[in-house]
Amino acid sequence: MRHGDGVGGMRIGELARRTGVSERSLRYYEQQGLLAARRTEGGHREYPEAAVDRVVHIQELFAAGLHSRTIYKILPCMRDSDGSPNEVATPLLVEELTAERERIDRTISDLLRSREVLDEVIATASGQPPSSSEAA
Amino acid sequence: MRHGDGVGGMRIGELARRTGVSERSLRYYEQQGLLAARRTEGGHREYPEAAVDRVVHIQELFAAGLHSRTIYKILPCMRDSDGSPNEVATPLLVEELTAERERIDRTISDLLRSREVLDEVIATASGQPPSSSEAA
DNA sequence: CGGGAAGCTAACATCGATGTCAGGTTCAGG
DNA sequence: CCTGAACCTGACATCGATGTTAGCTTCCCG
Repeated sequence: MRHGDGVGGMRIGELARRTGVSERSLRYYEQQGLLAARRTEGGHREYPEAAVDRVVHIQELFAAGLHSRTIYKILPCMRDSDGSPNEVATPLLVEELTAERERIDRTISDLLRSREVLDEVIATASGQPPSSSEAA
Repeated sequence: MRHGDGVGGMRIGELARRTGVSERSLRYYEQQGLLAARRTEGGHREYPEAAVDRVVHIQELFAAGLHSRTIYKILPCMRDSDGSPNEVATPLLVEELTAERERIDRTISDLLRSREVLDEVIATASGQPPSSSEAA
């Protein structure tokens, strides 16, 4: 049995495996204040079950193109981060998030257009005699 | 009058201004083989009118997240690059482009999801707590 | 208790387009 | 001819999350 408690929890390897995020990144998240971890007497990180969801959440925000600093500000305002509803964001933060949302909108628009361009390139590249001929 | 010819063309400053791309980037494009330029006797770059469209095209492809190396392979296969329809892509290139297209699709999906997440965060942050406390 | 797996910290590398600076050359109007 | 604007090359910096390595410590099963 573990020395401290039976619910001590996950170590970093398991969290990495279960989230698909590298140990390196998990340590980085902690360094940026995004992910807390208790420590074993020996200094090994111990995560609660909720850490899995939290990491997933962090990943989503990273995928949105947010900077870790921004994520840092957001996290305390999220619902299920630790179970506690936590604080309500300052109007300033809300404004910043709205700006981020608009940035994402713009990025999506750009990508949609990019996809069209790429489709055209593919069509042209595939050989495009206006007289019907299907490409494989 | 210019020494060589009257249609000598744009210098880099004008191209930069007209495309909104920095001179630095234009030189980089040339270095990557994406954008050709004739040279003045003194070594200054001279661009034809078509360069404007070409740069715009390059920008679109960069916006799609393609690497300069990939763009390099694509460009000869584009329609209006120089007026000449040019070559038809190898099947290998078409395959690569299709993969890129799928990558863009994935990115778009991710961003759509990210936007939802962000919207939820914004909603929560703006004040969603069942215990009433109105936010502006 | 022994040893191999798993963790730890710290530091450096990466990728890629673009910014920026320095020091020199060219261009073109007056 | 002179001069200031425009251009040239080359080199180094940036941003930020992540990879990688090195050297050491801790954990835990047998």
